[in-house]
Amino acid sequence: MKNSKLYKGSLNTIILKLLDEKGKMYGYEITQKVKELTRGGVKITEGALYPALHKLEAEGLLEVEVAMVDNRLRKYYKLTTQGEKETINRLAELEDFIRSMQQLVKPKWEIN
Amino acid sequence: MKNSKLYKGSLNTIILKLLDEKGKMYGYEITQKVKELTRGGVKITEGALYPALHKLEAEGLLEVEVAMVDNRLRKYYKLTTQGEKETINRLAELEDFIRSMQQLVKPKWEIN
DNA sequence: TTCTTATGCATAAGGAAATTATGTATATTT
DNA sequence: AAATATACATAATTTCCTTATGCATAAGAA
Repeated sequence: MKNSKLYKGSLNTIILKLLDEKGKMYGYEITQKVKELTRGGVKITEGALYPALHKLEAEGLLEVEVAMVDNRLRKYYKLTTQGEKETINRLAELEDFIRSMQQLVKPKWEIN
Repeated sequence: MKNSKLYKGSLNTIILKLLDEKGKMYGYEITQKVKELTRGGVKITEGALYPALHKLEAEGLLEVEVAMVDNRLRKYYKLTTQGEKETINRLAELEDFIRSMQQLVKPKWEIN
């Protein structure tokens, strides 16, 4: 991820969330989708993404399907059954985290 | 920070934000305030907090004032002029980050 | 009265997760 | 022809956190 310094720790959950919605995606597609959704605010680096995908696969949360498109390699990832369950938990955790962060940055004069 | 795995990278900004509001705070007070604001969701560990405070001080963003209260040491930190400026920037960055995260976790069926 | 918890600071060792820097290769745009 | 986009991958490094430990006083519980 570029130009951010923040972010850390939630990449895995974001990957799971996107796969849960799209069904299957390949690495490069994920980087583009994140860039699009955040209007360029979040840029996932390959150095972060690919190891993360491999780790999630090793944990049994993702499964991979290789394809050739336009003479270029693509590795489509999708959630396993276990991955679907984990996505629910991790997403809830991330949402809690976001709520906490909002509480912390909220100006004090704001009405609760 | 305990029970979280997320969070990383925003501790400094949170410290700056709290000091900007409170004027001055000491370390232990910051941990309690964060716990309170997030209803226990975010627990800052001393191992993260004190080095962060020292680093912000070394960077010239904080200045310290030592006090003895009830025969116990307290180190009150407050923003320097430079610290106040930096707080504005870092807070804006953190708010952008939070907005980005919200975009990413937002369910697709939600109306934009 | 002793043990635990709370208050208050600090640092060292270790690990997780990112960034940065490379590397390979094809396709497309300038 | 060169640069950019597409598509994967990994090694070295850095950043930032957790865990563990240490010291010290005060207050509350057993």
